Amino acid sequence: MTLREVLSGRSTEVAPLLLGATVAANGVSIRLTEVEAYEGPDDPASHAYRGQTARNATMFGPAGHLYVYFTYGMHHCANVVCGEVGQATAVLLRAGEVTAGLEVARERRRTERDVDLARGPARLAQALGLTRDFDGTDLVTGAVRLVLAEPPAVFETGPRVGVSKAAEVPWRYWLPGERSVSPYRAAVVRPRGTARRDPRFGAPDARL
DNA sequence: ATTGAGATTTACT
DNA sequence: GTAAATCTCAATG
Repeated sequence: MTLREVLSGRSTEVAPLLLGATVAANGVSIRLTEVEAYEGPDDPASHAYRGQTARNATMFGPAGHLYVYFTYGMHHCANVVCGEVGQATAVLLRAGEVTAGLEVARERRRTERDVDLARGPARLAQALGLTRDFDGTDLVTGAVRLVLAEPPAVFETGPRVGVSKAAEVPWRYWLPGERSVSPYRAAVVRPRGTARRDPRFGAPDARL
């Protein structure tokens, strides 16, 4: 079974098969320990929920390509596109351990502990040197490669991280016992930092 | 260990 | 204007 055939399923089917697999780009290889499934227009937490835009166009394309998005004004995150054309189902690469190119990864990440090099989706993307320039990369022939491993004998699932919509579906998948698995964070109800506040008047945020 | 603010794009109301 | 598939740093328990 080829990589493309494996990836032609829905993200919820493909996600556990990516655990233990290796992504390689720009001189760094990472063994995946944690991923999340995002479905198409019916998944309210998916970028595809409100249809195709310039940003998420790759998600609507063929399986086996990389969808890289920019968010929070500073972070990149990477997904493996699955399913059929137009289905817009993809798997977010949440965390992993660096298995090659340790020196390069350390240079990009500037962190104390090696276990933090790719612990979290934006950290993983940074360790691999991924930006929007890599959006749409073919994972079979391109500058970013995906190599599958034996599917894990055991894995665990739970709610997706930072997602407030569809919080009941356990579409986060990880390898138990791996130190590189990112800590679970429930979605922030009211992100601060963008709300305009005047310190001269009363409590910072009365809506709590 | 946990909490909170800041960084500041993309997309929607 | 507000929220988001996030991370870092500083302050606090």
